[in-house]
Amino acid sequence: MPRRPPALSVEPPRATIADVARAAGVHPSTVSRALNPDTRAMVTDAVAVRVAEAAEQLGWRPSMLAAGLRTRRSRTIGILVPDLVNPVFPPIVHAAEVRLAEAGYATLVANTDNDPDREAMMIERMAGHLVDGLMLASAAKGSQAVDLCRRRRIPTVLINRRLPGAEFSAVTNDDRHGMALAVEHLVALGHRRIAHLAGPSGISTAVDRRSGFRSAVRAAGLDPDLMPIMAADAYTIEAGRCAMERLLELGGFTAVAVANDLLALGAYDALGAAGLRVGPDVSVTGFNDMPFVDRISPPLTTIRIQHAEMGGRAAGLLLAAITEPATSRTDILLQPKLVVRHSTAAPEA
Amino acid sequence: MPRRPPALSVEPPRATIADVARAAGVHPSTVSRALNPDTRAMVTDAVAVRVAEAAEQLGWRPSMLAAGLRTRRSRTIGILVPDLVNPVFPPIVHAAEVRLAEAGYATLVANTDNDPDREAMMIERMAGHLVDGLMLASAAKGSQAVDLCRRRRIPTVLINRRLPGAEFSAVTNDDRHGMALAVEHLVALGHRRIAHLAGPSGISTAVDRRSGFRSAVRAAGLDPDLMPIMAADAYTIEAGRCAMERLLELGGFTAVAVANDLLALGAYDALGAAGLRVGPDVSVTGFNDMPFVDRISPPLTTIRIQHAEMGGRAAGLLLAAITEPATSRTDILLQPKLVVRHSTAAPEA
DNA sequence: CGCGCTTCTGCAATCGTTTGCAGAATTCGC
DNA sequence: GCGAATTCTGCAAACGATTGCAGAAGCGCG
Repeated sequence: MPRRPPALSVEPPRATIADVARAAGVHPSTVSRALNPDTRAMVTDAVAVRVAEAAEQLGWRPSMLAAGLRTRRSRTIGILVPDLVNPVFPPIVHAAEVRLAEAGYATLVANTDNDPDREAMMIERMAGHLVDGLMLASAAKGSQAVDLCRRRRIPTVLINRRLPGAEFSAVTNDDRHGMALAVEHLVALGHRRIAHLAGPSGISTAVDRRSGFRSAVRAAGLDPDLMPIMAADAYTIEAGRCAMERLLELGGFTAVAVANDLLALGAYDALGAAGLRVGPDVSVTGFNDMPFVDRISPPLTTIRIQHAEMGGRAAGLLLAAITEPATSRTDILLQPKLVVRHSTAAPEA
Repeated sequence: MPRRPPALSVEPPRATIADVARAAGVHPSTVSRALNPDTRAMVTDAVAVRVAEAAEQLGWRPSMLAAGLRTRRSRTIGILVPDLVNPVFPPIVHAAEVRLAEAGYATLVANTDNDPDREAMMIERMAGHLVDGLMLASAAKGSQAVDLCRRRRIPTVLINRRLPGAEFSAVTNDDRHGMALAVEHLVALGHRRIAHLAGPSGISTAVDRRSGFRSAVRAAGLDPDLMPIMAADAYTIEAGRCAMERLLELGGFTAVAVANDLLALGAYDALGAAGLRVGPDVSVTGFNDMPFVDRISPPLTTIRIQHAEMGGRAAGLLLAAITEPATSRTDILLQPKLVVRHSTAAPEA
């Protein structure tokens, strides 16, 4: 008496390895070995093809769940981004995806919405799915993310944002240098009073760019303490607008080096609302060179970071960490470059 | 002799339900019941708290793998998008995510890169992870996606794009009507010779907008066969530029209704290269009102689709399909609206 | 005090795969 | 042609949860 009901409907329930074994007249374990490329060599060719045919015939598909349960691996990588709507991230994610796909890993991306709780929840969820590794683009001060990953022993790399004490590899942009490029550009144009619109203080890119700003100003022979600085409380257009408004109240500058393109867009808004023209009246530099900032009005002078390189290198580091868990952390610092467009100009005489 | 090595290091391996059971002095099955909200009522309160404490103490986290293996559910939803770099999708995905999160579902998004093979691979992968449902924003002619989902019996909804014969619910935009809005606007401005830059022919949005274009032209008392039409072969800036160049060779129009904002950006490029000013010389309308098109130069007149609504409603439909698999397919058609900016103007006298 | 009825809890099978071990089959050398 | 060395293949025990079933308490009531 058959255990399964006949179920010879058009859609059989779902073939298991046992079904294949029965069809091929071998033991399930043999099927497993025949179908797994790594162990394929352990079985006779004749058996292997017979099994392969049976599997094909029955439309067998491996259950990652069951396999993962046993092997504790899933050939899947999780990517956590703070905000998918921010156009900086998709290119990074995409580059990582193609690199990982080459190595046979699928990627799952999750949005943390800049919310540490959601981030923790997502990490747990990813861990529950037994991801083989995690790429965190969402690192921020006060997040327990890296701690969770460490405790769960999930190979992890940080992208774009660093985290002070973390023992994980990171591939980031040279933010201090990038900001120096912006400042040097503005100084070369003749600006002497330059404001800085900084990012939220818990995020490494924000603090690095801020400190880079001060160093660069000093290097240019100017006094950083004379430069107005205002921090936005998120990397959003809205936050940029607010911060810029407060900066305008302070006054005393002819240019503003902004920590991020999204913030720069907000700055555009605030400047426009104050009746100032970006470029002629006050110069603005952004940071990231995210998609579309070359087409906005006026086109944004900004610091281009190597999005694709960042995603790709991070993927490589992660793959290395997975296959060779003992390797010590390695950091990669990518060099940005200045892209001059029309949001910057010489100050009025 | 203990089966597990002492491993009283700082990081115990990972508590299982059996460990919790031992600590609480009950049977594993009791732990399972106590910890699962649905079955929590089956055990005494005293036991439940004891178990909960033990679990907390040991840092127990459920293994979705193991649970899923048994229950065939994962409380996870997969979202497939054709191209994350296209800014239309992130807002839709985001809206879906919040709705699903409310219902206790986590989301995993995957990029198909407009590649049917990658799409199929991702669906298999998601199925392997036992996603409870799938949202497909990547539907295109010739894709086996829906067929796969049907065969695997995965509850599925289509977002943004329809698929002719599919038996799945879909929430889409009223593309024909949207295009009519654009045409009516151009006609009202005085245009009589209007070109259409269409999208790739395998995608429902492209064919609906194209047929909507012809209907609207006819409704305006003009002859659709006199209007130049050119299809791009992908929804990208580059494809838009190419198609626009070919349209310019044809000539004979004062305005062009473009099927998608990304294509419209390409059209901007081609027009600019030809020495024509968008707006004064030739009017351009886009479609989608994706982020940032309000800030480009000139700001794009376009058709706004309800991104958030779309993601949210699709999520709702999917949840319904999951809890009530028998419900028949229901389609939701969202109404777009015209947003007039500066890329359209009256034709020169 | 005993019986029947509830309410809890434990038992054991199950989900679909992988893998160490051992036995069977084959090959090879002499 | 026989024993040893080498392949293959089968067995069964995991992996970590869930759940139908049945036995054990706990309870009320006559």
